[in-house]
Amino acid sequence: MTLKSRNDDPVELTAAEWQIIKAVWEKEPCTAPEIQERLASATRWTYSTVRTLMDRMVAKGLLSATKQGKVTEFRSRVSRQDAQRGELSYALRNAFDGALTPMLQCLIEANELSAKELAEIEVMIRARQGKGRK
Amino acid sequence: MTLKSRNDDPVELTAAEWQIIKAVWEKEPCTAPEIQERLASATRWTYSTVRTLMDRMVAKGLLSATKQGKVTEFRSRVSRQDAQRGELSYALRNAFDGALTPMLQCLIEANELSAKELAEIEVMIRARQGKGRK
DNA sequence: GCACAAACTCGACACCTGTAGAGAATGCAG
DNA sequence: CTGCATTCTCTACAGGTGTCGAGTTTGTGC
Repeated sequence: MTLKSRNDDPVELTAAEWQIIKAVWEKEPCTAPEIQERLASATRWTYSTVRTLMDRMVAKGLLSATKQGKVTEFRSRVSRQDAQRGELSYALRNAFDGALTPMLQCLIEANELSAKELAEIEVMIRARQGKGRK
Repeated sequence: MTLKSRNDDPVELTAAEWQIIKAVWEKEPCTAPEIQERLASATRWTYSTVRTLMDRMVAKGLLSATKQGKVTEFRSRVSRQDAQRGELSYALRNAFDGALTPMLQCLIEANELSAKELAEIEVMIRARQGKGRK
């Protein structure tokens, strides 16, 4: 009966949660010590900190945990795509009132895009256009 | 001597702050009662709530306040552009590790873009390409 | 000068987030 | 078994955020 299964509204993560979940995606069935180890140099977080963060993420349905004897195994419950989309949707909703074009515009204009990147984007657009008159 | 002048790191706003600042941009030199009135139907926030939010935003350097006799006049201290960029930069940094192309890709693929919008975007790209070989 | 409505100030509270230490539990090497 | 090293659990705390209500101040019209 899907009790707190986080399949609802867009995923929204804090910067700390992003750190954690990215590490989890990398090693997928993984333990807290592994994650803290993985993030140690980048964050200086102690085991306690990492574990607390992870436990809270489990409570939110972002991760799942299964006790395997001595250690607890964690897995992600949201895909990278969903998380990325959630992030973009937050920006879209709040900063651009849902208007995609202005957002794209801001993105394209505010950044250095190499000729190569611009070309890549054009390809995406074209591919997209291809699905017009089904 | 720029004491707390918020000209530093990217602007990051919470959803509530977005509501407020958007209303402020709309009426610019404006008072708290005006803003609460403006947001009343959309948020149900009382004067107190709005005022607290605004005062905290002043403390953060997001707004400025000047007492004009009985009322306090507020102004924004960050432009819509800066705020939008801050939002995008947050997503870019956390969700896409700074890689713009994947972000654009996600954006284009995850949304319904009309032929017209796609065309508009193409135009932006082309315009951008125009600044290549200076 | 005074009563009022409008605007303001303060303080409060609950929940979320970042961070972590202290001590308990547990599996394994000997 | 026993001692260790590893991992876990619990509790805590400061600072941020969303939300106010209760009084207090202050122009203003009479």
